[in-house]
Amino acid sequence: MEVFFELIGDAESLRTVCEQLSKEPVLGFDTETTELDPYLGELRLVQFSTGKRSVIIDIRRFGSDPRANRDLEPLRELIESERTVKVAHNSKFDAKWVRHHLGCEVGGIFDSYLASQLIAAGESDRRHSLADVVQFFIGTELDKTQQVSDWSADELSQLQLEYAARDAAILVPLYTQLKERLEADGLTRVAELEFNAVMPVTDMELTGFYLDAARWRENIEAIRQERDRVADELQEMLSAGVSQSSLFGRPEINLDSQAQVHDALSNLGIPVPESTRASVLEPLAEEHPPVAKLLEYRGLQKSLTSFGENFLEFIHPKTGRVHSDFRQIGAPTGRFSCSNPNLQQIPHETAYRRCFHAGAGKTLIVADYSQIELRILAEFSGDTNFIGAFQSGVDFHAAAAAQVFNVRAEDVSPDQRSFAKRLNFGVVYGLGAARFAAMTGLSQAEAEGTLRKYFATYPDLDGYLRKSGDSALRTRLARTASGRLLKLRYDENDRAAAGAARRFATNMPIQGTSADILKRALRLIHDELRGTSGKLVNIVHDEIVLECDEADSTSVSEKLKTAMVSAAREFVKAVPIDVDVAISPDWTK
DNA sequence: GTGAAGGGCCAC
DNA sequence: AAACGTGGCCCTTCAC
Repeated sequence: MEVFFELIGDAESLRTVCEQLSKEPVLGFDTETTELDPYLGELRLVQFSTGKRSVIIDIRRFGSDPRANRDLEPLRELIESERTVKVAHNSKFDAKWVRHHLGCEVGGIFDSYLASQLIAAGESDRRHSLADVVQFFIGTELDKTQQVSDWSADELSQLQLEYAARDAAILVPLYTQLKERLEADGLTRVAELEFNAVMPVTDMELTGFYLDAARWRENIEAIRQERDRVADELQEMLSAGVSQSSLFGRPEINLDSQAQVHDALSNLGIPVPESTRASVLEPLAEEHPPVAKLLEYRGLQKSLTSFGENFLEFIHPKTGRVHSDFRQIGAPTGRFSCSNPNLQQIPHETAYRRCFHAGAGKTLIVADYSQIELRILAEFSGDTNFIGAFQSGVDFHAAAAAQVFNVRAEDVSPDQRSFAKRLNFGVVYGLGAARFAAMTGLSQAEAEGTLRKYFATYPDLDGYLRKSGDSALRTRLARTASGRLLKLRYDENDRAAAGAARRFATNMPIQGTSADILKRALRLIHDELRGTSGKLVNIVHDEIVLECDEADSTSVSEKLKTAMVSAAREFVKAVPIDVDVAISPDWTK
């Protein structure tokens, strides 16, 4: 296919072409860069295409500091304009470069990567690279060989420029196809929600989260010493079951090998089940000291390997901060996932969390939704008693315990509250009696009885969960409040698979609506933070962390709370929403 | 040496 | 007969 393009490298033609392009309703939008990291590389090209006409802007021709170059103002206006839809594939990438190197936001985002993920609706075998999406929705091959070519050469080759133009041009027909499919599948609202969340996520990744390396190292050192001591004691205990085979002390067992540890424990006469995971070992720990020691070792070792020295490698040499990768549709439910490093799995202990703190003169605002998934479940079920437990305004689990066990709120025993709490969390996931018995120590019959009592207290909750599961299995579809879609695939002859599919499909609308709410909140707070010192630094499913000037902490925290409550209100009408906000020097509460 | 699978465990 | 949902990262093991 022959590709036509205009190469723009001077102020006058840039002004002219931007004025013409700004009249277009839809433009393909792409960038070429010399690196993958916007803090390390150069934004070389910005491309637009109407599908017929493609324009390549060579940013290098506008000097080494494009942020400061007034000649690029028409370009910034075009990029920021909400009137012209910008179709980009994984727009977060382009938005980061534009944000950092041109100093503007991208307005009117339509992201073909996110759109393709929404349409795939959880079908995991679908791929979402631009080439894959083009192949699937248009049916043509896209040559990506130039993607990794050298974009730092002063004279770009004809091949490179054609590639750059073609990548932008293909996005327009792709947009037509994707838009049609989004509408046909009832995904317009959720698509809007996703596209509006791209800029907040872009800014959050660029800002990064400050991690105090010195504090982190102190923590590691203390744990390492503890780990070495415990490992030694454990080796000693395990070798008691083995005949002395060497003059040089006991044979070493690899404590990280399940197989070796399993054998060693068996040799000591400890009846270890096939699995050696913590939940099956815990009941044995009291009677058998080596098992207790193993669990202690595992905890320390996990800390050291997942949250040890390696974590510090993620501190960026230029910014001194950690810039994780947030995948906006990381799970089929619509939840984010996070990697390199995963800031959504930092242990709760203060020792870790206090290493993430605000810079000098700054403070963190840490806000999270209280019981958001249970409130969503209450909303969906419409169950009067369940909603009533939230409306009572007191401790929810205690209120539920009072209802389930039919006692006055002030007479709820700690045990009753604990049962209610575990049931409340469990029902969201489709908890069964066997599992409930295992985690509480109740007999199977007692567990069944308690579950029955629970659902008798909340008959409409019971009804909702059954109906929701039935309908999902029948239609093989589930949706969240924003319309996010999940296609279920399972073998109906496989009972276990069908059971898992039911639990997944019942949980998805709840977990997914929580994700919808968070994404809506991200957009609202992003808009509210313009012109303030506030910046997003982290999100963890139902939690948002901001950093701002100490002087602004009160006003920013109020903005955050308002945004989060408003976002939830768009989806949850009948149940009160509660957001806990803390102003804190570090990521503790 | 590299990569996938499986076990294990951190978060919500 | 019966496994409570979603992720990422680490390690060992095993195949290539």
